[in-house]
Amino acid sequence: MARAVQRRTLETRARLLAAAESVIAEQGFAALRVEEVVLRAGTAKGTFFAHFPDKDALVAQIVGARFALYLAEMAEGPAPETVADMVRVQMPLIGFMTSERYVFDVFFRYSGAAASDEIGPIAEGIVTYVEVVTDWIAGGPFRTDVAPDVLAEGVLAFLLQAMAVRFCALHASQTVEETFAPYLQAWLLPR
Amino acid sequence: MARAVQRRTLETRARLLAAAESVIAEQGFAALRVEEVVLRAGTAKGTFFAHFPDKDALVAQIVGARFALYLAEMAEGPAPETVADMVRVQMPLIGFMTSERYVFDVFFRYSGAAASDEIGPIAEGIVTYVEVVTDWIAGGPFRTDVAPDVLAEGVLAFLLQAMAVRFCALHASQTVEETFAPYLQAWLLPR
DNA sequence: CTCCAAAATTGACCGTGGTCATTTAAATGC
DNA sequence: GCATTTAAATGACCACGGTCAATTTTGGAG
Repeated sequence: MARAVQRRTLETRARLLAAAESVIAEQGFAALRVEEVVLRAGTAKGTFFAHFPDKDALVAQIVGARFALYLAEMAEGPAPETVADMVRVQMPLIGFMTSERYVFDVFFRYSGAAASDEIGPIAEGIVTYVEVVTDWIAGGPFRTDVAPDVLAEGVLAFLLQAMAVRFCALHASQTVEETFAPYLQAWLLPR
Repeated sequence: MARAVQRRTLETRARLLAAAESVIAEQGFAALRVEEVVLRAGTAKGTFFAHFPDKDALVAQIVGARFALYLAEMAEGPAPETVADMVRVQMPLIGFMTSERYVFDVFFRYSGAAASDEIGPIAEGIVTYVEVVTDWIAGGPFRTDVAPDVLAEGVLAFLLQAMAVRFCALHASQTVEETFAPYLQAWLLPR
């Protein structure tokens, strides 16, 4: 039968995560190198890949954890009653998602996870995001001809769209919220 | 003063593109290797990077060319009058975009280009896509409380969303069009 | 035709993510 | 305690995208 996970395993994993966090804090996600992580963690490179299937899995772990924090914030606060409010309460999350192109790409890759059996920290976060927004919409003064969860997935689509514009438009004068809000207005409160 | 481009340059570039096309035809985009391309083209690796800034630029060239073909098809045909039609006329394009995860990612990366100064074959295609859809919407029986070009960018957002679901949902029973159509209905013809 | 400067090409080399046979450490049975 | 077996760790190695100083080719200028 399978033996219990050793304490050593958990310690090594924690060291790798802490090392990665420290690199990210100093240099950002884009500059993260597996070599640097194992150096700081004091392990061999092979050990890294015994704990994470690939580099992306480590990043997903860290990004997913932060994602969950922003989502908890959003879920705990009062449900937004207007489109402007809905954008406002998402600003911390948007700020994080757009802090680096690399971080945004991580989200983008899982953006279809809301309606899937995909697993992993980011996919879970996406599912939670849709649930949170669904609750907002269901309880708010928004259109009722479309199911709240469908509307919520649409909100996600527009969020990603607005952030994509930010990264594609080099000299963009528009901020993410300036792009996001009109879409939400048209999506949630059609005349 | 700058000399004219040599014929040799154009020939080499054409050989590289042809070599890449043949690899893709045989093994798909994901399996494309620069080594294999230069081998088939009969050039050195360095030559490849003298012609394309990186591997992605080559892929963008090829993907962009096919993208343009589908867009021309869409632009030439009659404008769709219903949501179902609008989905139907986009099916060839959707088929190509979802033929490989790798291809989809290429589009995704430029999906914000519609409102940007980004250049390159894919970005141009995205801009054209939005223009084509804008014309459809402006001339069709769709909502008028939102500007056609804003609606068109929303259509793009939903298209990407629907395709993302396809790639994230492993056992998805829903096809892209089944996901796409309800969004378009709610977006273009709110009750 | 000869020579020269710009353009094109070359391939050895590098950085980085990822693999795997081997070695070391820990848990289990006696 | 000792032997055995399973988990964990190791680091040399590979694949592949990308770089660059050196070399070859090309198209004029004289």
